[in-house]
Amino acid sequence: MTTSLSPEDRLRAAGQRITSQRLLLLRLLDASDGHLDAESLFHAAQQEMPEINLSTIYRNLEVLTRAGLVAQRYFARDHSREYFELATTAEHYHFTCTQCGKIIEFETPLIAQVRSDLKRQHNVNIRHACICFEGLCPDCIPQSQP
Amino acid sequence: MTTSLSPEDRLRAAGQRITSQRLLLLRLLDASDGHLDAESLFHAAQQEMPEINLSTIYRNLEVLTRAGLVAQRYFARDHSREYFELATTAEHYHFTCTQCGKIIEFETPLIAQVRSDLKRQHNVNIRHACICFEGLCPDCIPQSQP
DNA sequence: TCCTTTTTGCGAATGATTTGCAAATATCGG
DNA sequence: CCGATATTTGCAAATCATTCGCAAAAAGGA
Repeated sequence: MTTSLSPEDRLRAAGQRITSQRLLLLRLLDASDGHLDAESLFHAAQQEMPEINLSTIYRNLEVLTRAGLVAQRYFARDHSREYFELATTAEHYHFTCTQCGKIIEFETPLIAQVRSDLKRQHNVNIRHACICFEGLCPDCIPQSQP
Repeated sequence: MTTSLSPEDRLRAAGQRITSQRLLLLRLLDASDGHLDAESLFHAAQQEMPEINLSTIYRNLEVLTRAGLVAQRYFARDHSREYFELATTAEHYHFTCTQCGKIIEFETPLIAQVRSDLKRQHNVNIRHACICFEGLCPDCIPQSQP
């Protein structure tokens, strides 16, 4: 596990230069629930670093993602916007409520099983999976009785 | 099953107007492997209907999707482009080869199980799942021995 | 510290998808 | 079959998240 490394050391271990912008991004992602898009990260970052630029956010999200420190996700059906979370958390999947926008994280061994089934049946080498669910959360499901 | 209905009847049943553009789109999707984006459909459509406009393609893909006749998909990691297929086929998922672009379709009961598990554990009502895998297909996996 | 490479801020570009609008077309009641 | 009404189409321009080019600034190694 590399989870205990400091942001600096994680960058170093990944062979990436340590910049204040990258450390800030990692800190913001760590402090949040991890479901932030570039724009939100930009606004949050500006609080501490007013001169930071949106392109810097985008560029570093890509760097951090390729370095394996950050994971890029899509939520719900609209994939026109990318979201990011730290890659340090355990493998999990996301359900998004289309009504209230709440994101419910869950784990399941079934996706891993889909992967191995796919690998066995079709002899493919899976490198990446994009998986997300949407629907209504308990709070937004219309109840028959009060 | 509504699979046996003609395109006209499927549009009618869905309460949508029957236009030559919509019929053409349904025909093109039916004739293809179903993994086409708006631009490809546009080019194909122009063969038969030179005056058709790209916005018409986009608008009708949305109409047909909301009417349940067409399903919108994402393939591989790049979700900047949407693809479409007829919604008449059985529930299935896609694996995309990042090398040659080939798409392998597969079925699995495990996703349905994820749905019911999720419903049971978190009491959520899944309306839609977006699932896609990418990697190397058998033809593109480097072999150790010839 | 000096040099080389990488990163940053800035502004402009990209590219898929959307939208406003007036003309054309589909549906429906008679 | 015909005309009124609602919808759809073609066209051109707009959106909007993301990317890119470039010169100045910062990082890492000798």
